[in-house]
Amino acid sequence: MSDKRVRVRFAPSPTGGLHLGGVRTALFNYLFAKKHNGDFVLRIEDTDQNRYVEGAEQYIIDCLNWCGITPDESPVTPGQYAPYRQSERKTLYREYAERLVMQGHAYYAFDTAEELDKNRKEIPNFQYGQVYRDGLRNSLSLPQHLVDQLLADHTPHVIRIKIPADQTVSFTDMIRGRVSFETNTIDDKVLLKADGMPTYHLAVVVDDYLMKISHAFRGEEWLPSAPIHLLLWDYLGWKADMPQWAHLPLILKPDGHGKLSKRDGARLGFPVFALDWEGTEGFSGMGFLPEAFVNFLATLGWNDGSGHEIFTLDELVTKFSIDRISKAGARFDFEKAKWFNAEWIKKVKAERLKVEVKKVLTDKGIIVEDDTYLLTIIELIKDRCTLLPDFYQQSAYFFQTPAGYDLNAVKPKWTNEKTDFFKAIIEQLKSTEKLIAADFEASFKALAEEKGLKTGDVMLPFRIMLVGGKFGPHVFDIAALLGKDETIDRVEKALIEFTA
RNA sequence: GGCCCGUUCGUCUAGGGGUUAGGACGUUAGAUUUUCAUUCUAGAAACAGGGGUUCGAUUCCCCUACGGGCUACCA
Repeated sequence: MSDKRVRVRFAPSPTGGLHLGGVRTALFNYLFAKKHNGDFVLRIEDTDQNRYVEGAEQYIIDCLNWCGITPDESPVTPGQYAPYRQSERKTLYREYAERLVMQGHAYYAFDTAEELDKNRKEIPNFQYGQVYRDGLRNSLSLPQHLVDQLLADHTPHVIRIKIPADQTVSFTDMIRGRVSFETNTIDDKVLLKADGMPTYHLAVVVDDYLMKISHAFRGEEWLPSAPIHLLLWDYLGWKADMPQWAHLPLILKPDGHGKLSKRDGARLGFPVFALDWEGTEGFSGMGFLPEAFVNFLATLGWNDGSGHEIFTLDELVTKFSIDRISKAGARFDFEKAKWFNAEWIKKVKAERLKVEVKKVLTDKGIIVEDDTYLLTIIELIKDRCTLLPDFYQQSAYFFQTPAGYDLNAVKPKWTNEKTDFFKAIIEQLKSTEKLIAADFEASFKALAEEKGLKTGDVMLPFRIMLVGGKFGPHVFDIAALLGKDETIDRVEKALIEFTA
């Protein structure tokens, strides 16, 4: 590793929602940059106008912000290497492509899409490369005057790289070690499209150079095109400045085979996007904490070797290291993702959860007026919540009387003695000034004994009176929080139902 | 088909020439909780196969198998 400043980029194309794999690539970029006091750049690779999706760029930025991995430089917060959208850099790529043509490393090609399709169909293993290029319509095969004429007539054309024969291109990947390719198996990829836009291959090299990128992280699907990029770095004369490459293992589908795709979420019933995207619920919408989401993503293909799995973003930054990234693809496991969220809900303070929980309750029509009351409730129930919406189910009864009662759990075993007991409880409560959990528990038990009832026989009914079902924290804590009047009220109401 | 990458419990992974192959999720059983969850304890569960190298290979090398990726004027 040289001593030049660490600069990394996350370079997504705005073609839709940002899925797990993309966010993880961004995260690893961020972690590496921050660990080495470097810069994290967001560059939008919108060179394909056909696939451009309105709003996708803003969505990507929102996702990164939600995750807490905000770029230092981006289209909306440009640094000195602006612009950060490749579409806005369009004019600059042509110059480099022409330069390659002049040097004999690239050439003009006039073949139409139809002609190429025909070849691909008729010739087995057809490649636009050294074997066939002489028989096709390009500046290598056509006489110079004809090429000049075609160019002068503005005949649609592309610029292709001229892959050399009989060479071995190899490099050292930070994750995979030495990787080699034979140039004879590589085809002459298009560098500049007929519309003047560069393809990924040209744009990524030019921009990484111009933006002084020192380390390039990208998914493993890019490995096969790495030799093209290596050749380009060389031909453009920038070899000494080439970033170090790191091809990240892919995130695979939880079932079956293949890499995780955007459609898998809908099919398998779990989110693949960080934030909601066009009606598809994301991790955020499903009730994940960004801390948990990021933590989970970090462990998909990386671990710190200690056996610990719960890390804050800052901890990830200090612990991150490329040599602990695994080579094999990681299957996405939604159960594990949920476990991370549950751990994070337990770990953070109630205060941290306040805004999110309030929103969950508000969405369900519960207006929270007293923040202190809410905080106490959150503290009391957070250990039993996995996703944010669980807070509704676990706390609704604190704000409204139970919508219904689990009558099956009480009615079959109901007796007149129990009715008497609860009537006595009401009276006892009425005569106390304030409901204190410990005091009330003691007197509740004493009264049960006095009436010849087993505490257990009245505890469950009491819980169901207050909560509606067999769940929730210590019942006397609930009563104390509800307060004397509300408790009395609920017991009275429930009694009617239980004895009906 | 061609090229490239990969392969330790169901899943994420640790380990690495001699280990009872460790942890986590999930799962099973039990304890605690007079509810549920949490928590705790215990259990089942893996080195793809074949050749080398070696005193010894899960670990190093080769082959095979399997998995994955790429093979567009998409990224």
